[in-house]
Amino acid sequence: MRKSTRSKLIEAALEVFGERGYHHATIQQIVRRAGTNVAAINYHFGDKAQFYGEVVSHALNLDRDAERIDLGDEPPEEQLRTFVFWFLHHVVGMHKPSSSLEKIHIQEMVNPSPILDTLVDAFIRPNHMKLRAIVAALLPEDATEQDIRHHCFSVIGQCLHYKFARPVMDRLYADIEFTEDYVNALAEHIANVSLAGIRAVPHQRLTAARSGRAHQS
Amino acid sequence: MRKSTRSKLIEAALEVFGERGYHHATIQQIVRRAGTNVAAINYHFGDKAQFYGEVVSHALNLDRDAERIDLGDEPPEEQLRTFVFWFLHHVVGMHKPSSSLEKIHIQEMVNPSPILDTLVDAFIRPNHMKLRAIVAALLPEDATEQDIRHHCFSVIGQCLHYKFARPVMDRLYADIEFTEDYVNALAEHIANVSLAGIRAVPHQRLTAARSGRAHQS
DNA sequence: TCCATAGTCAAATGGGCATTTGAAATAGAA
DNA sequence: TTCTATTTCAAATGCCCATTTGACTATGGA
Repeated sequence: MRKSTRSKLIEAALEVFGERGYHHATIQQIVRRAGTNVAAINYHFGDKAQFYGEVVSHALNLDRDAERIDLGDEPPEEQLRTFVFWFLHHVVGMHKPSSSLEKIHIQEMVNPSPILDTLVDAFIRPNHMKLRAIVAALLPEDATEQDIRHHCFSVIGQCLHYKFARPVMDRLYADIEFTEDYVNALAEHIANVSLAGIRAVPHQRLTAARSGRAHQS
Repeated sequence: MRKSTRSKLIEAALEVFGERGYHHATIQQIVRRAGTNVAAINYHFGDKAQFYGEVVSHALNLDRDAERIDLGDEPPEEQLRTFVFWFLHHVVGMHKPSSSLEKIHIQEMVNPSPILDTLVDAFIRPNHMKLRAIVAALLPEDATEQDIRHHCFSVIGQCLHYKFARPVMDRLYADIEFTEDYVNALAEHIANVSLAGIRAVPHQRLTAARSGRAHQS
């Protein structure tokens, strides 16, 4: 059976929304790529907003069926490395199919729509919790809630930077190329920094009597 | 003397462009805030794009006159802490006046316009080079160009994450509040992680015979 | 006072876009 | 085949916005 117009639209939209974000993606672009016309959106989905909702749901289902990270029963240190490799490749990597959701994720962070709630619940929070468990296992027993969060955010922040700051990086250094090998090296670096940061926590306790540093205004 | 229409427009635009970004800011919003009407943009600046250019130039000049980080002759470790405090406060902080440029900087990273070139040259690169010098001073003599860059990006990435990921963080943890004290604690954390990462470099040398980890597709 | 220039304004113009319409094509059941 | 419900389409509609227009006002020098 031929692909239904409906699913052709969803597939085309997944790409276009991923590339341009909800606001900058036009219905024209989507239907052109799907080989149909603008009225199809209204007929099948109502309006652009509902359409976007269905596209994201579809992407989430795709993702559910697709590969998940398997952290196995390695020691937590190795698990952290695995997680960073996995996440970084999804964020800056060149997987054609599986990265559409990741692209929409990025777009939503920058320019949130009501869909972000769904996305956090179905996609971001589960991954965050996985990372959280790893970090918690690496930190001392008495680490605070905040310590755990902050180390998680340090890991994710370092990874996402290579997505968000690309335009700036390209201007700062003309010679960066995100080959497979380079992304691997980046992941290695990020994992090393993160692990070093986590291991340093007990030591910071000893020197923690640091006097509060006022922001110099 | 009364403020000229021209400068009222620029000030209003600084805020609106900072809040909404170039594309989502409308001329209506700007002229309403400035207390004039749409034709003023054409009269004084030509069109929206040129107007935006002038607004950014103006912000850059403001910044040039304003406070600069003074890193003094502290040891590089302290300089890094100072830099992180300064940068993080500018990015997530609540300075009313000085953060407009920072906001535009963020907007441009996410949605680059031709102005980004100017912004990189006049604002981003100088700050990046300052950080780079600090990082280079902390790393071993024989650190590679890539090592230096990556550690810089780790620092900046961790800071910017608290800007970019705010919508997601608020959904993951309802109780985060970016008070002055909390931002200070964050800066402390980021500086600690970054320093630990940098100090770990010589040690990584010894264990560097790590077999390349293939990305599990 | 008169004139010229600079500056301001409300309203018109026009392009891009989402959405709607109503007619045409298609498919499925009788 | 014929009738009906579903799906597709080209064209129209209407909104939002940047940009332009042409008239009006203020200023400052003769």
